[in-house]
Amino acid sequence: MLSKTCVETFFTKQMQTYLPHLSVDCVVFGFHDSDLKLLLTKWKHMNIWALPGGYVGRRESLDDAAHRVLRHRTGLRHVHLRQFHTFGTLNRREGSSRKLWDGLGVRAPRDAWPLHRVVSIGYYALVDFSRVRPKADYVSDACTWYPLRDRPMLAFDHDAMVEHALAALRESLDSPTASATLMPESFTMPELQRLHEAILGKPLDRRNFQKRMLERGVLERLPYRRTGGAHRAPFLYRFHSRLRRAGL
Amino acid sequence: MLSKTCVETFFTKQMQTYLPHLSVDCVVFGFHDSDLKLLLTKWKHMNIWALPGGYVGRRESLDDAAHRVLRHRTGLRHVHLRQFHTFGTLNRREGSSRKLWDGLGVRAPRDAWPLHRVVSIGYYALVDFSRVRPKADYVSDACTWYPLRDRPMLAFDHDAMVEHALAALRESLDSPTASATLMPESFTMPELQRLHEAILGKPLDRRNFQKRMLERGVLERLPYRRTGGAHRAPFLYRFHSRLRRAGL
DNA sequence: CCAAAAGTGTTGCAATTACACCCATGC
DNA sequence: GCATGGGTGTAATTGCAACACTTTTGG
Repeated sequence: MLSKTCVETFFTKQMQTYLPHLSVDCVVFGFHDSDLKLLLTKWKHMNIWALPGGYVGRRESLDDAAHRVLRHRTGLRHVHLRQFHTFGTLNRREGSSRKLWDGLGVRAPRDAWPLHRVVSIGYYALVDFSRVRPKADYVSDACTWYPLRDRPMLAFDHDAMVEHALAALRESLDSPTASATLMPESFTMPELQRLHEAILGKPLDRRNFQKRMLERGVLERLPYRRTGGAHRAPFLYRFHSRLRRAGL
Repeated sequence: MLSKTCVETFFTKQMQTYLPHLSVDCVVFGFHDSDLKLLLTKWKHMNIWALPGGYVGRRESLDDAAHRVLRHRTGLRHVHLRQFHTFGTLNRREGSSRKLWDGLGVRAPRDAWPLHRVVSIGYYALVDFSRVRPKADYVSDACTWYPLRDRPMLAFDHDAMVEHALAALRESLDSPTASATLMPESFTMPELQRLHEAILGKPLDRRNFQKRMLERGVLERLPYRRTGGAHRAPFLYRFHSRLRRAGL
């Protein structure tokens, strides 16, 4: 645990170096075990979960702020990030942010902006699950993956953010980029199908799915098969290199 | 023209009553003479045009701020408004906002936030052209309609905002709401078609268009025709009452 | 009576959906 | 050998795009 003074210094520094009343929150999607996953953080000393987020530097663009948050939480540099909505109702934090600082033992000034109204720009991120090394930070105990459909309740309006992000992700699914950034380097066709099914929330026809994916001309069939599983070994595929912008 | 002190008071008040570094900008679409129109404001004493915009009150939601801006510029209360993107790069104002205040004869403090970085939430508005009574304000000489395709260059990144808003409008065109809010109470089918053509930027087939519109089941054919024009008089239609949320 | 716009219905294509057969693998 | 999943092709449907003729009106 950090010392009181350390946390209070952190708080004060925050108010100077960031744009007031503004934050970014990231809905980080991953795919693992045939299942969409969300990266969530837990408030230190409390049983409250929230989306990874952060404030916006005074000399930092919104996109850069979101990238910085993602880099700190996942270790990845070039993440596929997309702004989807800005949340700016009056009651969206409903005083619960006070609890976060109380939990840390910080007596923040009454008029400090992080305790009052904050407008948050929502981003969703698509990452290769297997490359992510989740990291907690000053204000969080834990940073871990949860299944989208079986996650804890989230703080503030973060559940609404997730729904909004998921809707935006569905829209973008016709572009190969979304799949390319969520899947590992190589994968089988049924695995790719399960990703699409998880995002759309409905089953798809195996044959029609494969046909459409191949017609897009962005997949390359590798001369290997995924062996070891029960039943017939499926082919491995990968996206053409220009789509595989590695998230280092 | 306002006196110097009056404008300076306005400036100072602004910094207190609004959330710093934040604004809303509105892309206001209207439809008239078979043509999409934009509502633009001109900076006082300068030949610079911009989107209607404003700052966000400390106790005001983003949506409310956009509604307030629209109410002041158009006189309309219940406008169809939709957030489409938030613009937050570092260079989006490029010092030009200084010129606005210089033009008004205001010597604003160097560290005043309206002279520096501002993050802007973009909204688009769909209004019934015939109901709008454009009004200028403290910082603008003029507030008038311009044809979308033949408009002056806009300040800041406002041209990019217009393109973004137009893309969002195109997306929403399959819902009858967009058409219902842009058209007057009653209209002919060819008029409605010209609206769709203006938004999509391409000609549509008369017969297929009419078929699709009627299949949606939201139009009501009135027992009148538009007379007076040359050629055969077209029928008048209106949207069913639940879609005609009057913008008073 | 002619030009130009409006009202209506049919036909054909293309994209999507539904569906059936064979193959490989583990138990 | 049988249950389960994977690989491939074809038939049916449906939604959309293309298109022709008649009617009305002003000049």
